[in-house]
Amino acid sequence: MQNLEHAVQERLSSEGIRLTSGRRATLQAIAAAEGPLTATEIQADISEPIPLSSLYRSLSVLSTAGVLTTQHDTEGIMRFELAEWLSGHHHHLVCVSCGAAVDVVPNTGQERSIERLIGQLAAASGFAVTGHRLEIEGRCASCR
Amino acid sequence: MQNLEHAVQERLSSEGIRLTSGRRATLQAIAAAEGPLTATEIQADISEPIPLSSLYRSLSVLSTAGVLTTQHDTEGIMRFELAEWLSGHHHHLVCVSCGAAVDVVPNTGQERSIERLIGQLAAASGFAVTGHRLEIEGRCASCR
DNA sequence: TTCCTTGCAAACGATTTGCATTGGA
DNA sequence: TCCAATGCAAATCGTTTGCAAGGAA
Repeated sequence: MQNLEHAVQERLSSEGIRLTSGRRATLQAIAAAEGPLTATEIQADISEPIPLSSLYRSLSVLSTAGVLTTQHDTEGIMRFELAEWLSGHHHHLVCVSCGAAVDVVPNTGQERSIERLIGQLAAASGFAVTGHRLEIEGRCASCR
Repeated sequence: MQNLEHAVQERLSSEGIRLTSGRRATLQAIAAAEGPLTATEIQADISEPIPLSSLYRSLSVLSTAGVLTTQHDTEGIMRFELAEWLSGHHHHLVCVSCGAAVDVVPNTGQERSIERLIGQLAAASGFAVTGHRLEIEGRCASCR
């Protein structure tokens, strides 16, 4: 994932933000995951220990810089993933039992039909649509 | 909305849960809203003051009983709305600026195409799909 | 009388922040 | 050297909980 680091590096340095080794490890963990992670999960995935406060601070900086996006899962806990310009557009399968989230990538046709739909649904609302999020709920294989 | 109260009443009494005046007012506020509300918003919508702790307790009871559903908005704050068997299936337009959410109801054809799509996306995942949530993000008329 | 509900105060827990220190360019 | 990043401890704040009092069936 040198590509990733390079792209992120570029984005960050233009804003005077440093890509330190802790942040590199953080990005590594997030990029390697199959879905959005909580701060605690990221912490656990990194070999040398990082205090949660520092981790949260980095995550916040990276989010503000547009490198990460955040959401809150069914339990209200924050989950982080790469922004779509780094990871590609995708949606989530969320386990209603354990809360785990897995990425799903729609193909072009599928994505087009989502977008058509959204245009229709938002048409009368007065909203200027900027994006969409589709979450598919279910029970994952291990919670079945 | 006597219909609503009657339906809820039935559901609750079968579980030994009481539909008190505070809970009636809570349901009223939620049913009257154009989208999911936070506890604080509900509190503000009710005339005679209810302590937040009591309100949260009622909201939790009503959710467990299947009368309400909950989610966490972009800021991680819990929002409550009527369960779909009471309100009908719908999705949300969410303002990325102020966080307000507005219901959108898909017509039959639209809903069918969402479901077809979801079947395709989840096919290889090993998930047993139980539902879906589509959120359309944008800027609402007043935040434009 | 029984058991659910309410209110108040205290506890919780994820996330944030102040501040002094460290470290990279 | 300069300024961002880090660690620790303390503060925040939405939400939950213990417990005693109130209320409906």
